[in-house]
Amino acid sequence: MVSIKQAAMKVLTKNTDYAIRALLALASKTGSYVSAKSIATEHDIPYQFLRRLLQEMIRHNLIVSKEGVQGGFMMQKDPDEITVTELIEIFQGKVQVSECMFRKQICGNRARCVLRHEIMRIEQVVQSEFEKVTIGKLLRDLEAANPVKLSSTPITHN
Amino acid sequence: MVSIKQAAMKVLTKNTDYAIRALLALASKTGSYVSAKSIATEHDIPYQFLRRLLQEMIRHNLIVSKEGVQGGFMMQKDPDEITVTELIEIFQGKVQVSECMFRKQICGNRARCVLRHEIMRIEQVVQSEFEKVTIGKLLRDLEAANPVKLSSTPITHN
DNA sequence: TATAACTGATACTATATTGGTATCAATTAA
DNA sequence: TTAATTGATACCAATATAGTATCAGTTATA
Repeated sequence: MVSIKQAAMKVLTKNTDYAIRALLALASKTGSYVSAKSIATEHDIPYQFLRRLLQEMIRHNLIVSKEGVQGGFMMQKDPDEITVTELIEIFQGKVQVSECMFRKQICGNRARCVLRHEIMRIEQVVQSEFEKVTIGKLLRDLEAANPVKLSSTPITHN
Repeated sequence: MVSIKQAAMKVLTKNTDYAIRALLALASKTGSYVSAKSIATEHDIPYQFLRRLLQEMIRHNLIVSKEGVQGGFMMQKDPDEITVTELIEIFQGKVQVSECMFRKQICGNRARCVLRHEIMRIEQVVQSEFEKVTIGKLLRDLEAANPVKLSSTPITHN
């Protein structure tokens, strides 16, 4: 009797998780270039992995970069305009409920279509909730919880 | 410039999708045994795949089976008591936002913890929305949309 | 002007998940 | 007796996820 249950349905992958953390790091230092290396070290993100995420965010005009010594990355888009929904879409693709949904073709199963209706409604709820969460908001929450600075010292919680 | 974007963040995997369809098939014929073969054929679900899903649902006491000729599967649990949330949990694991969430250990990154707070709130919203959708509700929606019967004839939509 | 600190680009790898198939034993109605 | 059926499980292929490695180009500065 082997269960087919999986570990967990993940909402945020490492991609998105790391990207959010990197953006928070940049948003807390607007106006200056921050290197990938320092972000990786301070936030415990695998260096080369992080670099790919940063490149992707440049392509989406969330941040800009400067090459060479003293180079690095800097916020471009207003943190209050960067939603978690946007980041999920960049790194995990558009939220989609079942494969059927975006295929405008014959569907041999009407049961799925009833499901689809319910599920598109829920999808809207999920998206609108994630829309409310911006990098700017997270940064303010973060600073409120820890008034001094964006520290690199590990803390215990839970 | 190769994008790292994935195709889509899927909310329902095939497992859950097929399971819902199979349950609708059984719920529309309460009191009689329906074979895996007929469900597979009528609802275009891969036979062996479906059988695994049915076994799993037996383990969770959603349905019962009878072996041998004229055997098959039958609803056990009240369709109005079977929520999509329950099926997601059975086939995709508990909805979870980031790995950090259920690990009660030192977390070196407080940014993620601020995120966590927001995201647990959203998780609650998502779960409660999916709780509202039961097999019973879907079946009634299905019958309302198609008053005659749960047909096996493919229809075109969208 | 040489060099070290950087980004740009991209190829590669390992593991897990997802979706699906195959096989064989046991049961049971006809 | 046998064909239709479930129970149990092993196996496979494709894709996604997470992470590493490498090399070329840029630039501040010693």
